[in-house]
Amino acid sequence: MKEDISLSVIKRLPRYYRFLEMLKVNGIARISSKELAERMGLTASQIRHDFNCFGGFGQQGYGYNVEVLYKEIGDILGLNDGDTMIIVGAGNLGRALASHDTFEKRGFKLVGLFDSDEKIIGTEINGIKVQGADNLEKFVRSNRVDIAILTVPKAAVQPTAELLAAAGVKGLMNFAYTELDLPEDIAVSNVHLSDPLMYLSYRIKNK
Amino acid sequence: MKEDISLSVIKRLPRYYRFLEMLKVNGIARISSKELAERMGLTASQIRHDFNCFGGFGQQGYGYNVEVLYKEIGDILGLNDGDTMIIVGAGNLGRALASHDTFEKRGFKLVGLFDSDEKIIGTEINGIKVQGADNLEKFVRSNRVDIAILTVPKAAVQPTAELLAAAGVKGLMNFAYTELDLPEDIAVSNVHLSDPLMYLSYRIKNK
DNA sequence: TAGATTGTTAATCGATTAACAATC
DNA sequence: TAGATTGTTAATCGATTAACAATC
Repeated sequence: MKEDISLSVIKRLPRYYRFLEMLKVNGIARISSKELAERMGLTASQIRHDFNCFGGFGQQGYGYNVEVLYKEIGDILGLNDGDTMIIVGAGNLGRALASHDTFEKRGFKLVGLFDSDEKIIGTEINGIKVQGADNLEKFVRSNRVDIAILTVPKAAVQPTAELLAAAGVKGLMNFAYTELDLPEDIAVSNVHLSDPLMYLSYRIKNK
Repeated sequence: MKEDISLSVIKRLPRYYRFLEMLKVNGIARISSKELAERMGLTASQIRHDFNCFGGFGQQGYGYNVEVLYKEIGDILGLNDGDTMIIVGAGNLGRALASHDTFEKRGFKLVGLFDSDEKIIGTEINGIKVQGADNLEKFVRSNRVDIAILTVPKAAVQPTAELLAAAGVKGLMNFAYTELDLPEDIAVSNVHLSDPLMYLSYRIKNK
């Protein structure tokens, strides 16, 4: 595998993965870069270029085997590593995400739910009991949690993130409208749900 | 305003907007491109370049007035147009989004909630009653709904989107793992919640 | 073998950065 | 006026696309 895969390529991988899954479900065994390009609205050239960042998965004159390619991209993304995940903040959004079954389908295993509200602690969502925030650090350490989804109030985000980072979490998915300041070996994805809405607003105004 | 603002520039606008809001809240009245760049992790050059796509909001020797710039970017994004919004699909995620108060803060007014489940219809979330899916088309037409958030099951997405488009909705925020095929004057934002998780997984694997 | 389609290099295009004159 | 910082053009960098030889 080449060093220094560009961010643009990496960001396209999940979308490739979804399309290949769809093809697989529809029983399509092989596909050429040309046809995949048409379906995805990309160029065949870009697709071949992208895949070749990770090595040649295709075969001249034939195209790509859907099953193989799907598996390969999953491996590249690390979806077969059995990453464990917790959700910190069991409010409306946290609870909705806990019931979101796509995460598990993609190989992320939800192992814990945390909140600091006494009324929520002890309730069960999707078979998992909500624990108090005071258990958080110990739980993360002893269970070697890989990823934490942060759905806590804005003010709690930075301290919670620091605690999680110190306890050994490797990646954070942050839903609050703050950008985190953390050691750079912690991977962070900020999900700002208003952003796509603002983008729509712009498009509506300027069409 | 220039024609053809590039997508890269537009996609940065919501983030500028959030940072300016933060500065405003913190009582900062003016800022130079240099300082904003440091805070945001961009280059000063890019910031000035971006803002100048829409006209000069700054003043030589002084910088940018935070309040003015904030207002301007809000206007560019169309956040002051009073866009109305409905949520179609009042499951876990739909209900969580209905209670998400940032949307309203950004100028999006939630006016309706819809579902097809008899058990959910009639319940109230955030002061809004869930209506049956059979009211959807009529409601959209008579209330001139601008934006619809789609949190319906995968199989229902495409037909629902078509119905909404025909009824005059201008923008769709789609949370299902399908990409929509619609007339191109309808703006669409696909929100794939697993994508940031897959990205984290990649980063964790390849750090 | 002939046809198809990849892998890969080179050409193009667009986005970011640097530089500096304009000007507050 | 002097200093600071924008607005804007030109230079650079990176990403996408085109082209074609390699090969299944």
